[in-house]
Amino acid sequence: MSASNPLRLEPLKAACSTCNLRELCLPVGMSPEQMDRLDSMITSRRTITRGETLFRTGDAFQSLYAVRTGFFKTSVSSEDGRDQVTGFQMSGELLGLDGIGTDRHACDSVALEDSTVCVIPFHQLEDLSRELGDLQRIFHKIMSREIVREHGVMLLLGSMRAEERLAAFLLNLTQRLHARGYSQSALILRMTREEIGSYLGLKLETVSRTFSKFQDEGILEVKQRQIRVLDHEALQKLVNNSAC
Amino acid sequence: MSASNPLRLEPLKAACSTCNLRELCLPVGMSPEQMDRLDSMITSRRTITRGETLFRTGDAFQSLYAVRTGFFKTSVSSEDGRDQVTGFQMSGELLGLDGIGTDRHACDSVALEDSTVCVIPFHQLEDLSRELGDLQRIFHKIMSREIVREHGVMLLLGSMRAEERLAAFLLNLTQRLHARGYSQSALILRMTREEIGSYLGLKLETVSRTFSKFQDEGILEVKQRQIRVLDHEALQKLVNNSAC
DNA sequence: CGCGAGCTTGATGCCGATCAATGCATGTGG
DNA sequence: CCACATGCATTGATCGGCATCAAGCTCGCG
Repeated sequence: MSASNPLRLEPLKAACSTCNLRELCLPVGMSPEQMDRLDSMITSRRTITRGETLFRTGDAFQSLYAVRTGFFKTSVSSEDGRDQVTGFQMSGELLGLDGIGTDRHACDSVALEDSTVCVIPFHQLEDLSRELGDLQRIFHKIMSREIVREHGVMLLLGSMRAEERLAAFLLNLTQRLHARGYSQSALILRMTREEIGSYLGLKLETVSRTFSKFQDEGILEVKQRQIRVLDHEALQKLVNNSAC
Repeated sequence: MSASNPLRLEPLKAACSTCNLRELCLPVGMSPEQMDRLDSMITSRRTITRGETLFRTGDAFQSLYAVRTGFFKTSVSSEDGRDQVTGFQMSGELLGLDGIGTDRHACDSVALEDSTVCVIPFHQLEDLSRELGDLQRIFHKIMSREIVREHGVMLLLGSMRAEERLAAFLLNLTQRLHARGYSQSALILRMTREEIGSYLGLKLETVSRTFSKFQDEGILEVKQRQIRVLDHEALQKLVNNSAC
């Protein structure tokens, strides 16, 4: 509990200083004073119900969004209509970095469950990060890590086979959920087989078959979207030892 | 020619203000005074001969590098040794953004021909960009565009077929070369079929066959690494109209 | 001149796509 | 409350694109 004046508490307002995601999100490692400055910048939240978009390709870019609760996917589509899921975002992760380059969003962001985000006006973030070197550094690290994450996805899409892809995907999900206090072994998928397939460069039938295969082999227990990881090692081996 | 004191000219030193890449590289749109500040930060160049690495995965991250002359590839590799080319960089493009997140480089960067780069000490860049809002903005845009570029590669790897991938690759290359004053239709590949294949998620034989197919169809003229684009439209159609 | 790295081309096989049918869970209106 | 619709998932049968294996070819270079 912080010792700040209770009169200043505004329950519906974003507040990094009291947010329980502050170890994951933008303010990692900032001092209390610095966080106050952040708080004064992040003055609004937005609620997005399942299936709605946070932003779309072509929308004017104004703000970044930090996921507070819920779950999102981002996707890009080619002229002819096919689309590619480029990522899944959960609490504490940042959305909208794609818009900085051209002042227009370059992908769609859709809520996969009812969600709330903190709105981070980007020009204010830039202004503030000119003052606060720590904030600047954190922001740069977040962007860089996004680039590195995408390198990993490129490796996956370019050189792994279906089982390896799904194993890598599940390990990544469980690891991120675990960092948020959830079980390492049980998870509920927020996305359809088709969305998983799009992300992994596979068709939904292949995703489904691979889930079934993992279940037959005793690696997973699969009940629709409820997944239990029974053999973490086996998944790990699939990802690393992919020569076999 | 600038009117600055000739005594201060150091031919072997980097100088954004006189660099003929200044419309492509970091200093896009900066004022002369701002460029002077950049010049004083970018004090060294480095020469990398063909086949040598500029940096490797795990190297301590200190600097970004702007390609001045030459051609690079970046690649990541999985534990089991397979690797994935994540990009090809030509003059005016920035290398090293992957290192910011963890203070260690997260990919290898190899020169595909004898090359020179400007060394941009990253902490100095951060310091300077806290002073110069324009520099800050440009840097953020460059990182964001890299993220968006990788979205495009994910789309390519996740949903395109071999011909579409190669067409997209060639169009991207010719477009970037054209922006540098080269022909729209004639180009010399700096990379092997295997490196193209790695980037596109294909085997070198498939790349070779697809080149041959394009030649048979009158879309390209292929003589080893010398390529001439005969039917730009056809390539474009392959990328967009990929339903066919 | 002969060697080797890189490229081309052919023959074959396999992984995942495609097509198709069924199953299962949720929700809605009669 | 049940009947039915709807969206999503599973499973099977078949097909096709690309990988793989293998053999020659080209060109630059010592």
